[in-house]
Amino acid sequence: MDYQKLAELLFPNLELTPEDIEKRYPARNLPEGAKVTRVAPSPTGFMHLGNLFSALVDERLAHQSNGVFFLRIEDTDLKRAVEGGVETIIKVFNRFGLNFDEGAGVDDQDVGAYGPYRQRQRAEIYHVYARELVLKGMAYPCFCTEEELTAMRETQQEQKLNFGYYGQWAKCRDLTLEEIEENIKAGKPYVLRFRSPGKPENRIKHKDLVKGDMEMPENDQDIVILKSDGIPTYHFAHVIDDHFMGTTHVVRGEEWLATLNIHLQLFYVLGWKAPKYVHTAQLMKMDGGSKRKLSKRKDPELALDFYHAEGYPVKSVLEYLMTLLNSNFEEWRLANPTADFHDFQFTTNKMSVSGSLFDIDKLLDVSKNTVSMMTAEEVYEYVLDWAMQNDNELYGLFAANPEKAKSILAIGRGGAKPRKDIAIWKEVKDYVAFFYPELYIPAEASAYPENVSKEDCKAILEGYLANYDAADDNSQWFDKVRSMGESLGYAGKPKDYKKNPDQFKGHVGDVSAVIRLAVTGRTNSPDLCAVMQVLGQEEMERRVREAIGILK
RNA sequence: GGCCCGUUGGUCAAGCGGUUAAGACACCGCCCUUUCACGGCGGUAACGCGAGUUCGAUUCUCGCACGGGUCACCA
Repeated sequence: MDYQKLAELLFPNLELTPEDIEKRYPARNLPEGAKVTRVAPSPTGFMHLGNLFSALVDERLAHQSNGVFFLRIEDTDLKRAVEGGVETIIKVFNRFGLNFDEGAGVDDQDVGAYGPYRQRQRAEIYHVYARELVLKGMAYPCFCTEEELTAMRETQQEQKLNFGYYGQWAKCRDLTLEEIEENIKAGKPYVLRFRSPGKPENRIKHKDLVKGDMEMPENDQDIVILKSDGIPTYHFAHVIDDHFMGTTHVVRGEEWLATLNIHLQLFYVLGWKAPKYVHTAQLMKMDGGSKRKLSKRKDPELALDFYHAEGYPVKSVLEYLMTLLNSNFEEWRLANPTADFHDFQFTTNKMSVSGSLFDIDKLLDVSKNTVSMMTAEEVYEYVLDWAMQNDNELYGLFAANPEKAKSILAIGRGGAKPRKDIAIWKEVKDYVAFFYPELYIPAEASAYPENVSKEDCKAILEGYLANYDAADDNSQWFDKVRSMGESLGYAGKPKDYKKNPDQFKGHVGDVSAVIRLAVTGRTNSPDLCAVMQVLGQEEMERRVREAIGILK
């Protein structure tokens, strides 16, 4: 076979040479130990938690080492492309605080010296190396049709052989130059296949940064490297791009482990050093009785848009992901409650090897803690921003009177033991509702404590109205509540009641509960005294009178 | 079916030959407390199975079982 002739036949107009390309992409000049990582999604615009999970690893690895974090768009499959997909991807990553140093940008404005960063625009580069392989006799055109391949697979299945295009099954492997010329002249579509030199009985070793040492058989599949439209498959594009873009660490899901032998083989035959691989365990989900990996199609509720719409604070999602990513993160967080998570030293060897189940309860708990550390001002801004897009009523209330909103949010905030009432922004409306007359719902008579008679309830509320003074501080306020309760036969201290339950009707907690019900309409609210101050005397009195009416 | 990865309480997880097998979430109880919270303390609950190596295996080896992944001109 005259490979030179074959190459000319296959790539008649390709003028670029490997030397040109090498010149175009010199090695990166980076400090010792700097890592170069990338996120390489298809431009579907759809992203879920798993994408963020793995991108966070990329980002931390790069930025923790003064390296480069870039975005490459893998648009080799036209079917997956969605209008505006790239913009969406960039927007979502930015929202989660993952900022690219280089790569694809909005409105096709790519940034960086190692572009283009969209694979369709790199066709020539792939062709140059495809031709190199042809020249070495390591790639050949294949004219097999889909039907033929399907038939082949069925036969293999029947004979209980390994599936695929390899060895004896690789029909087009040894076509003569004449046959190839003829087929091409006849206009038959073809793909370019890699002539694999591998033997499955040979084992190759790999050291994965997450999975550790492993072994697998050499690849013997003559995989497709250029599709019939001349665009490369993932395997070929990955090897070429990550080589020339200087990627040092490839972070991807463990589903890629199965084809790693192909990639390693390609790096080897092209004479390049393979990057380090970080095959992350998949995020799993409970489906029926068993775990399975997160799927874009089946789990729309795990789409990042969902978290946005539900008002999961970005910080909380990142915080939770970090706890999944590095087993020692929680411990670190406990020791450094206020530190920025970027100060945490992320390492691949603390990553879990097995897939972890996504636990929304845990996320919620992490989120409560995260939100409890924010100032009222911060919470207000986040909620306002969220409500603008998701809740007009709340937005109206918050925007109309920022001071009131902030003073509500300030109750129980700050200090060593902040309240933990809010996990997601969606809950805020319910949490603040009773402060707003338009959302306040009075409690029904049946909601009042059973051990307090209706007469006592009324007496408490009337006494409360008579004694209330907006100028009282918290302890003065409470002393009044207590002494009023005592005069009605309720213990001033819960302890006294517990010691002698027969001597009292109840304790100050019951008295407070009645007031709380009357003023807020619920059994659970932040510090009552602070609530009164925000509410204002007039509104408070109105509600208490209304409650007295309801209790009749 | 072949190949690859995995298997510690309901969930996430420490552990890396000798431990009363951490911790977090959830759940339950108690305590603290001037209300609601917060917080503190405690409890229920785990090394998939079988061999082997060893004085000794959750930890090492092998087999099995189970779970997951992958076998496209998708990534």
